[in-house]
Amino acid sequence: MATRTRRSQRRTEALSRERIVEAAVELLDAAGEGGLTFRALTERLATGPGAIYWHVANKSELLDAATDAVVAAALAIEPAESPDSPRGKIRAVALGLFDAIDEHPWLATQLATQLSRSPWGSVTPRIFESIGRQVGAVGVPEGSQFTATSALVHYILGAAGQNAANGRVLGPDVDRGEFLDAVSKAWEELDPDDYPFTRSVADQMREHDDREQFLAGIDLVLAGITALHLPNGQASAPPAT
Amino acid sequence: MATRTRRSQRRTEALSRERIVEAAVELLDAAGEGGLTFRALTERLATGPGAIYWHVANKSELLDAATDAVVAAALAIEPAESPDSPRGKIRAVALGLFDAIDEHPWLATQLATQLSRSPWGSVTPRIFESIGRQVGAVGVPEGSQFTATSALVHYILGAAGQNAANGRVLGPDVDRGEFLDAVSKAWEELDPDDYPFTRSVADQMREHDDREQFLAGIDLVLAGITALHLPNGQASAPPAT
DNA sequence: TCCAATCTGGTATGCCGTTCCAATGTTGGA
DNA sequence: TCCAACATTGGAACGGCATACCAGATTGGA
Repeated sequence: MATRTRRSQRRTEALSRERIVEAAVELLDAAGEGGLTFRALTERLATGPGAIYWHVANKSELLDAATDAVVAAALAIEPAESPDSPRGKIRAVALGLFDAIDEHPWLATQLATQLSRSPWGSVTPRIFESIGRQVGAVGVPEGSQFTATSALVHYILGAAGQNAANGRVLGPDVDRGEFLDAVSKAWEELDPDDYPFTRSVADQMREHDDREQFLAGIDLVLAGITALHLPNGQASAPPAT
Repeated sequence: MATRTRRSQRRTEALSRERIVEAAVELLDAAGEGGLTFRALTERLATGPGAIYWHVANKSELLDAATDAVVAAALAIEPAESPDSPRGKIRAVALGLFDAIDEHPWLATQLATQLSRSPWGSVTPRIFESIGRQVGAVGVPEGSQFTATSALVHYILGAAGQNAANGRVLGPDVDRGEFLDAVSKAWEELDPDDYPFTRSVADQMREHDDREQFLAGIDLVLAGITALHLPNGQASAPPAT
């Protein structure tokens, strides 16, 4: 091993910020938020902490970079059947983020804290821009665009955040059906006096589909925007799921 | 000191789960998420870690308990001018949560993680129930109640989560005006080619009011529910902010 | 009065992020 | 070709954290 060569080639491969972020994402995906430690990182990269700290200021910056990388990748994906209506594009962007959070559950918490900690960071504008452009294209007047876009972004992050971990945090081997069943049962056993509503929708919770539900929420917000911020209901009708 | 007495009176006051949770909330409020350590807790309660661990299984459970306590208190508050319309009540519940998160910024992250970690915990049903009841009262048919309520709850948590920390995480002494100004300026300096929309709403971001904006989003979702899930637009007209 | 159950708080352990630094590899000028 | 500056590495060490352990204090019941 260590066939040291003369040119710019290193023993394994040059350590770089990129490679570190990549490894960080893998660790986060594999073991959740708690899985990213400098110890694990040094082991996986076969190096020491000092080398990592040379490329990255601290753990917080590393998390930000990992978040940024994943979000950028998610927003860059072009949907297979690219929709031409602005509403369709909004749904596509939202679904992209939804899927990204579903694939990287740690994103949910990370986005929530990062959005509030530094709205000037690169993540917020990226998401905001993607949604906002289409909001403008729908025909929302300028004065309402900030409100409408904010509402959409907040809904997306709130919904995706909750749905994300549902399946994963319990362990990747838990059956989704069983999980929903358990929650539904728990809801049905609540005190009928204190929780009449929650009990009554327990079966709807059991049978709901996350993505479908998520899109239904998007359509709800879009319908609200149409109703409140467009002169009439002229925009393209909300597409059927 | 330590005038040890014979009866059931202790030196300071009996240690109890309640007192521990109370102290935890105070520490969280004072110093944020990082402020809650068992060290600080033992110091404030003038005891040792063992005593605390007798009443509380681990830090995670303590955080859950603190979250639960604050949310329960927030939902229990009756608004001064109790609204009689279901929409008004939804707005009141939402504002209650918004204010609670504003007062206890750590709630944002905590709610996000807790909601996804254990939807059967006591927090989710509590919030869900409060909103859901009013959704039913608005006239949403049963089959759509789960969807409508989910959308509202997701929006509330997403929005409150972001707005919450805006003012606090930067330090309690940062002026809100300056903060928004800084963000707005940062947005205005983005690349015009990549971020036309974000640049165009930079001034709206500068002048927006968090609460007002939050309520506008609620109205948006409510309008969407009215449009999509009520036979006609019969429900009480959305209140003017 | 005694005992078992309950409760307390000090001490000890192992992992964490982070710092420090001696040792390496790399590069450009003489 | 050599060497001095520089960039990069990774090992050892530090303080702080959540948590486990346990010896002793306190208590209510027989």
